[in-house]
Amino acid sequence: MTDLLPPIQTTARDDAVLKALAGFVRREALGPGEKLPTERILAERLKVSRNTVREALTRWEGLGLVERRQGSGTYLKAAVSPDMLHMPLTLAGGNDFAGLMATLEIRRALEAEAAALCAIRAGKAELAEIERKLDLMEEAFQTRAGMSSDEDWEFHQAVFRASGNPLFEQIIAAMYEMFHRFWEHPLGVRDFGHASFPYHRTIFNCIAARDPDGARAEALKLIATVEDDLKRGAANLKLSDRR
Amino acid sequence: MTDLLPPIQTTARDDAVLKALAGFVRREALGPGEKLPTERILAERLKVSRNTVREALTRWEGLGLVERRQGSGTYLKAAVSPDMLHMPLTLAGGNDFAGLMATLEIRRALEAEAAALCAIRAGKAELAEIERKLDLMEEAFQTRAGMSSDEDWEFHQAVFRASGNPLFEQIIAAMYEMFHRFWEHPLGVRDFGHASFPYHRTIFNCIAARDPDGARAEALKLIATVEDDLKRGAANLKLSDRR
DNA sequence: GTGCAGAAATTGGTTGGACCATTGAACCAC
DNA sequence: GTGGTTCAATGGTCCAACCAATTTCTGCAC
Repeated sequence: MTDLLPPIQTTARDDAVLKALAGFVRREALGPGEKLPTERILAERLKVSRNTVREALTRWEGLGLVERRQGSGTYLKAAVSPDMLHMPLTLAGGNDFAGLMATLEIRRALEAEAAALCAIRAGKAELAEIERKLDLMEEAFQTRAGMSSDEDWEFHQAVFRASGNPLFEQIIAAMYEMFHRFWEHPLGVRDFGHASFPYHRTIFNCIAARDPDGARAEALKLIATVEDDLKRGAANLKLSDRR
Repeated sequence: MTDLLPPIQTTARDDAVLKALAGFVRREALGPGEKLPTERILAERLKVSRNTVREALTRWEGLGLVERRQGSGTYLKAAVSPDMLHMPLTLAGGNDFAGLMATLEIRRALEAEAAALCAIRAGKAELAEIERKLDLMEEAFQTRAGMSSDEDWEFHQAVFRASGNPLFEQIIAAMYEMFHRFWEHPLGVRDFGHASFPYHRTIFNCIAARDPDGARAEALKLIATVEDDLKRGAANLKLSDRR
């Protein structure tokens, strides 16, 4: 009963532009990295002002679907389709220890679930991809004698992708970014993340063995080590300088 | 080694405008529903073109932070702060059963964790608030002989708030909105959510008894009933009309 | 004074045209 | 090849005007 009879749209130029553009992308089968028509061309073809085109593209840019490079052009950054659903999530950033712990609690919940789902759903190709990332990570660990956050993150991303639910990757990416925003040096803990290393392999083993509950349990252990590192770091911080 | 030497930013007019505006909102202590200065005023004060102001506001509008009403003004729709993190979530081809299930999987993970944390952390006042919402929900259930999604949602929100982690509420709210966007009628299932009713009380009991594992288990059962309803709905849909 | 229709002012939405800043390719001297 | 220079293409910004929806004011009838 609530919103039947939605308000009619007498004007919706921007949306119309985006709809047309999404259709264009589909027809031309454009993928990430490919170049869109220039703003001037779009304005002319769609019979709208270039300014309107720009507002529409600004929306897509804000959604991370598109990247504009001055002097070069506008490029697709993600797959777009006419029937996408957008859900902007804005997080009030807590720039303190509590904020970090908050992101970790979200990670704990999602990471465990994703690992479990992955153990159920991952196909052969995805399993191989996860193992490849795992090997890369372990190699980096040997070489540099410590955790490499890039390879580590790629491993986790591969797991999220294989979970069959794109939301996992997107949401945890937000947590990850939030986590790294005020964490250039991990609060003075030198071997941050070191303890988490072995659990990557155990998680993979559970996934490969199609053992959801095991994968969930190992993921929880992994997050627990990170939480522990964080708490140690907070203790260090409290000792050294209280800004 | 990865991203030292980040690309320098020579111009960032839009961002500068938004930063200034966020500062303004904070200084004036503006909250949701309140009116922002007009585009013309902003352009004049910030010494930028009105066009630039519009592109900046378009970004905020796309993020759902602001609402523009022609002839009236621009109004705040959510709390904004200078240190927000924006994470637009996009679900490709979300208008189908798979999209609904995707949001539910996120809910399953977060809802269980939030309930467990709540059982650990909720204070007396928060506990009372949750029980109040529970009573309201049960009353509405008796009166209307069915689940009321408003009261139901308020109960869950109260739990998230008492979890001590604001991210739970924010993220699940986004899932909730996405869920309801293509779910006017619950796919032909008349008593949608009916089966979930008793678990609200059992969740609360576990929380009040400080039993995190129990709360988690009951929350999982609740989500399971919703998933079940959803699957029944999908089956109905497949039988009736295949558009 | 009250109520209400119509005028006027306000405000976001759109347009067209102009110019600036950056990019990338073509070209040239060495 | 290397390193500059030129030049066209492209996104970024600005301006001035007008359109469309909304709000506010005005003045008249009662």
